[in-house]
Amino acid sequence: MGRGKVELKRIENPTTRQVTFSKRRNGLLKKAFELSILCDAEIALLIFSPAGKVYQYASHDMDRIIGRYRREVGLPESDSLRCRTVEFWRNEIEETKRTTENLERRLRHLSGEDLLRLGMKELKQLERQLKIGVERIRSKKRRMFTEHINLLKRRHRDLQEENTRLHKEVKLLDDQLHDSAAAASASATSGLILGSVNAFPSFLLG
Amino acid sequence: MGRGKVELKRIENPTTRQVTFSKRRNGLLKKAFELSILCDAEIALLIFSPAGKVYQYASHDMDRIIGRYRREVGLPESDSLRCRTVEFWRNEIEETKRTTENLERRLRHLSGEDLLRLGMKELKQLERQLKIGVERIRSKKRRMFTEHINLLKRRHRDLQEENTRLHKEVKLLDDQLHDSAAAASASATSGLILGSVNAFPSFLLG
DNA sequence: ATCTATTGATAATG
DNA sequence: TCATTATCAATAGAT
Repeated sequence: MGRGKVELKRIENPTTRQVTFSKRRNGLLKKAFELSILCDAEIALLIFSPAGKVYQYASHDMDRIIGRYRREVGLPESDSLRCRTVEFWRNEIEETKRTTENLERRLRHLSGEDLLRLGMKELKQLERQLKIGVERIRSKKRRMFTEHINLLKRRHRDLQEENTRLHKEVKLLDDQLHDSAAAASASATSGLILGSVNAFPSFLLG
Repeated sequence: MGRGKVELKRIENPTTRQVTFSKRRNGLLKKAFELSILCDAEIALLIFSPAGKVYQYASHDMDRIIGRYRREVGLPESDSLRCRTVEFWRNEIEETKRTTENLERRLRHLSGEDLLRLGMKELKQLERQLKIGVERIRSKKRRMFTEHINLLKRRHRDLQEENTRLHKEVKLLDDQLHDSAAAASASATSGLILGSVNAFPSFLLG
C-alpha cells in the first residue's frame, strides 16, 4: 500500500523511518482496537519507539492482561520462583509465631497460670525450675546486699580515717596558733599582759 | 477493505466473528512484526481470543519488554503498593522477632539467668512473681494429690463393697452346694462325702 | 481454504 | 506534523 512497495528491512533514512513509524504505529493501534471491539478479544499492545517513547493500547486493564499472560504463558520459572519466595516467608512467619506461642506458654506456666493440662511430672519439673530461679535471684540479692554493706563499711572507714586526720590537723594548727601567740607576747607586742601579770601581788606568785 | 464496510461493534454472528478474528489477528501480528523491522521498534502484542486462546508477538524477549513497561509506565501504583506490602511484612517479622526476644529475656530472668543488669527493685519483683508461681504450682500439686487420694479411697471402698458382696455370694453358693450335695447323698449318689464327714471323731465336731 | 471485489492503510509528495 | 493522492495490502463475503 502506498505508492511503492517497501522492503521488509530497517528503513535507513531517519526521517522516512520516523514518519513511517508514526503512521504505522497509529495504524497498528487502530487495528488492535478494532479487533478487540469486533471480535471481543483481550488485547495488549506495547510499542517502544527507537527514541524510547512508549505507546500502548490495552483493551482492558494492562496489568490484568499481563497478569493473565504470566499465569497462562510465563509460568515456567519466574512465577514458581516467586511462589517459593512467598512460601519461604510465610514459613518464616509461621515459625516465629509458633516460637512466640511456645515462649508465652512457658512463661505462663512459670507464672503458675494455665496449669490445667499439666501432669504431676511437668509440675514437679516446673517447681524445681522455679526454685532454682528463686535461689539464683536470692543469691544475686545477697551478693548485692553484701556489696552494698561492704561499700558502706569502706566509706565508714574512710570517713573515720579522714576524721582522725582532721583531728590531728586541727590539733597541729591549734598548737601552732598557741605557739605563735606565745612568741608574739614574748617579743614586744603586749606589755599590757606582762604588766598585768607582773601587777599581781608578789605573795600570790610565791 | 472488503466487500462491505463493517460497523465498529461486536460481530454478532459467531462464525463470522471467528473468521474475522482469525484474519485480523494474523494481519495485526504481521503489521506488528513489520513495524518492529521497518522502524527498529520494540513491540509486544498479546491477544486473547474470546475462547481463551493466546496469541503473542514480541520483537524481543516478552518478559524484557513487559519489564521495561513496568519500569517506565506501570510504576505509579502497582509498584508502590507492592513496596508497601513488602514493608508491611518486614515490619510484621521485625515485630514478631522483637516480641520473641522480650519473651526469651523474661524467661531467662525467671530462670535466674542473665540477672547482671537488673536492679534490686526488679529482683524483688521477680522473686515475688516466682514465689507466686511456686505457690500456684504447689497448690495445683496438692489438689492433684488430694484428688488421687480421694480416687484411691473411693476405689478401696468400692473394692471393699465388692468384696463383701462376693463373700456373701460365695457363702450363698457354698450353701447351695452343700444343700444339693446333701440332697444328692440323701437320694443315692455320694455316700462317700457324707461318710467321710461322719468319719471325723465326734469330739472334733463338738 | 481460496477467491475477488472492495475498502483501508500508507508511501510519496507538498 | 498535517493533507493529498496514487498505490498496494487487508479483508468481507461468497464459494
